Amino acid sequence: MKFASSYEPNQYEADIYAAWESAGVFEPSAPTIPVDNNADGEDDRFEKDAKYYSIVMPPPNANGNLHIGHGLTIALEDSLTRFNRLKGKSTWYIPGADHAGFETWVVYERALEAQGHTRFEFDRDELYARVWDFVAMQRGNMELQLRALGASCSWKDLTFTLDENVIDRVYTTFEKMWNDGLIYRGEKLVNFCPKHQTAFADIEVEHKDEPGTLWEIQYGPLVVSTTRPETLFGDTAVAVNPDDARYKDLIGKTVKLPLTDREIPIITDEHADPAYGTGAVKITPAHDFDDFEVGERHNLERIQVISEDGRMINVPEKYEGLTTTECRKQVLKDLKAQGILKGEKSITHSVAHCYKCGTVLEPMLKEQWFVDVEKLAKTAIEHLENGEIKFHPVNKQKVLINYLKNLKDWNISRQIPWGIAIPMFRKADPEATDEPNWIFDRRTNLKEIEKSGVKYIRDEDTFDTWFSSSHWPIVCTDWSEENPTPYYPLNVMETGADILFAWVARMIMMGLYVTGEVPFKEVYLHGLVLDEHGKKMSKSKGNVINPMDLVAKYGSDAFRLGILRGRSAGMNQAFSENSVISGRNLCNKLWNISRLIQSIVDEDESEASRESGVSLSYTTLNQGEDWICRELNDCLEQIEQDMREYRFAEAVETLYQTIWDKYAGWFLESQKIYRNVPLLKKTLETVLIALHPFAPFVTEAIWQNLSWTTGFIIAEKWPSRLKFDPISAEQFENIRNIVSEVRGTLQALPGTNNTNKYGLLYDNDSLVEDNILLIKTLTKVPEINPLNGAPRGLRIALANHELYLDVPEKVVTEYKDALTEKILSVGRELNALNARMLNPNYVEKAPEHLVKETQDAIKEKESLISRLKAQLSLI
RNA sequence: GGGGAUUUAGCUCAGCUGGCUAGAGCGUACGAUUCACAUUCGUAAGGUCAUAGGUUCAAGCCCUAUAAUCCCCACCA
Repeated sequence: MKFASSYEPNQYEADIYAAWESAGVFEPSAPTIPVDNNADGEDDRFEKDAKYYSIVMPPPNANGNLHIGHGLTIALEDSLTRFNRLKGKSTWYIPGADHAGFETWVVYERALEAQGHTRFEFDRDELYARVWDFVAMQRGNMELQLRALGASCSWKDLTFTLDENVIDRVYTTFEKMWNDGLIYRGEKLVNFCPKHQTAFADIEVEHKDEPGTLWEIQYGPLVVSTTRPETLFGDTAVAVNPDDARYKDLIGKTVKLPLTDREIPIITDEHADPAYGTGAVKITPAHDFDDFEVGERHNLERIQVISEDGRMINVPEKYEGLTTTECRKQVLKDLKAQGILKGEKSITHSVAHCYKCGTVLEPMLKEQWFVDVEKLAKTAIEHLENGEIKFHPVNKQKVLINYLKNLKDWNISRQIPWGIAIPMFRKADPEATDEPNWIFDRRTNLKEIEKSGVKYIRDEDTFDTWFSSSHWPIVCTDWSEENPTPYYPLNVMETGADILFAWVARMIMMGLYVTGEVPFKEVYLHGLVLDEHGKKMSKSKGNVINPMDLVAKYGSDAFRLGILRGRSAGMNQAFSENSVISGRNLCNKLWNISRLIQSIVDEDESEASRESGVSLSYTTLNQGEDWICRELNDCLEQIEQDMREYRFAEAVETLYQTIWDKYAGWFLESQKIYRNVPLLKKTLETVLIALHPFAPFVTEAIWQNLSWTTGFIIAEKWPSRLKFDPISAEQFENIRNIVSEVRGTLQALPGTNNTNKYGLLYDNDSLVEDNILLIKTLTKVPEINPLNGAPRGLRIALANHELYLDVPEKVVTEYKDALTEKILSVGRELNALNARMLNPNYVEKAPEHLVKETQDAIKEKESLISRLKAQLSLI
């Protein structure tokens, strides 16, 4: 016996995945670069869509483990992949691994510190090599976990974000941008983490509202407000609003900066808000973002008074070397002593923090490489407004455009060794020649190079990871100008809604810049997976769910089905183990369905000793068979539509209902009487293939265990529609109604245990007569006979069938109240329908078919009521 | 300050272009049972669709306002 009585995922999953992988079924069937380059131009977009399907994996951190969000990502992407593969497209799901620059660096630096070392003991190249080894040791974990989730990705094409072709492509783009004047070196204020010693892009900064103090300090004739008194040594002006009458006479004069001998000018700037504090604000261009801009407008000097390690510099000796907090105390003390600290009050303001360590970020004046984003963003906006990319959920398109419209220049320099080196070299001796100060060169393995006799020194910074990952669709598909691939643009980009700005926006800008085309045709964004109470998962709350635990406990398919349930694009939604359990149950149900069918097939073959067990031709022989063909066709149609619209939860829901209720509950129950073996085989195949995208392992395990199937289900074709007789199929609905109504009436009868007790009587009803055995089995009534004579027993509440439960008079009498209630309730429905028909506007304006439906419903209710009333009058 | 959402059964969510008596799963209650599956089968209860107006023959869905909850961006001397 190949089918055990329940499905045990652990016995099958690893072997099945290994078998798929070694059979090469994950790789695209058509070449990734068109062989025929001088084609006749017939390879248009339409044909591309019909033939090729490409999707890339947002690369998980090579150094980490998968979390629940990755689980969702894989469930979504792999369902799309498998569905499109079954649909016959050459499907390429490209896996990746992320060097995760800053994340990994933080982990590594911590390990280094634990060993009693610091980063300053090594140069960049040494550190890079050490982290490389560190990551290489961990990398296998993540890939094993992707396999456990069933990701049917083309492993030989796995792209690591530090692969040579990635670096090459990034350098090519950077060179192009440099030549196009889109890259500039600027001294700007950047958010700097004193702990990690690196700058961040705006998007990496976490703002938190915190209590703070606003101090008022006397600056000569006026009083300024500040939350950071220690920066006063860097002040180079005091600003007031040009419309502020209070300070009109002071404009253009100077004041003496407290605790120093320096005179600073009083200037006017819109930045000063007359309503805030005293209306006068000290300007520290080197340590505040707003002040920096004021400084630019007024050409003010930038005096750096805080060093990169968070200590005071360029200040009077007394304060030199203090930390910012120590310095603040001292400054306040000294101001107070001089009597020029005029006030202090508590406020709430937002403070920038390092998203990794929580340290308060210091705005720091630094020379960094910037991307001038204006043109890139403008082009992206044009293509977005053109509707070239379809978003799920749709509103994210607007959100993204809005973001791009306000985008500021992008700082791409990071002061960490773990990343792609920036390919720029600085002239060793700036005075030496007329050569430019900075040159582009790919030889970043060298610390210094020589070009036309001039020595250049390597910039020690690395790229922001988003700069390289913005090339992801390009590098994964191996696109190049000489060899454009039919897999670019991608059919879809699936990723988390939280990185819409950081990643999706940048991929679009970069894709357009490098290839001239948008990098993908559709974007599907998933939301956060919250815990069962709708709270965000976090280590500190202890509510983190590890997807691998669930896979081990319930199986990969159960996890995938469970996480897709009740989920829609872009929404943060709760997740609980219950949905995984019900996924596990579905797998087991399907397993047992297959077990039953296999046993019928075995029996049939030994009895009839047919020429061959394989038979693709089938004929429907009764209403139930026609009906299941119709329902399966509808199910296929529904899934196709849902997958086109990225409605995964609905597709899964449809499959649950079709498999559990329709296929097992009605069709298989009816097959216990009729047994159409070719049809059983055909319909089971259909069900298995339809579920395969969502539950790949159990469907393959069954496929391998069935006696008549061959090959892998993963490589099958999506089922074509089944043939059936629609009239016969519709008749089965009548049978279902009869069965349901009989069951319901039996339950409602007084007393318990009413099944198997009373027979059923029918009058002049060929549908019932032809299906006596079936109705008997499904309702569990002991016998079904013709009425033969005057009606007796209890009438079943159906308009079109004359059916009685053969119960004694006493039971009928006891049922009287229930019957009366039934008549009343049908009466209420009838009244509502009649009211609708009495409204002339309805009859006149509503579509004809609706009016007709209402009329038919009225007739049916009327007939039902009169029959029930007749019954009541007999009691 | 700007933007984006959410609000439907005890819980988690569907409900598409307005159109049958607003659905599903879980949970709850009651019942069943050798013979594919207790990871099972059957039946039922449970909803003022956040609130108030409006449009329409018809509103959970469209419009206006309000409330609550959440997220993002910017600013906060």
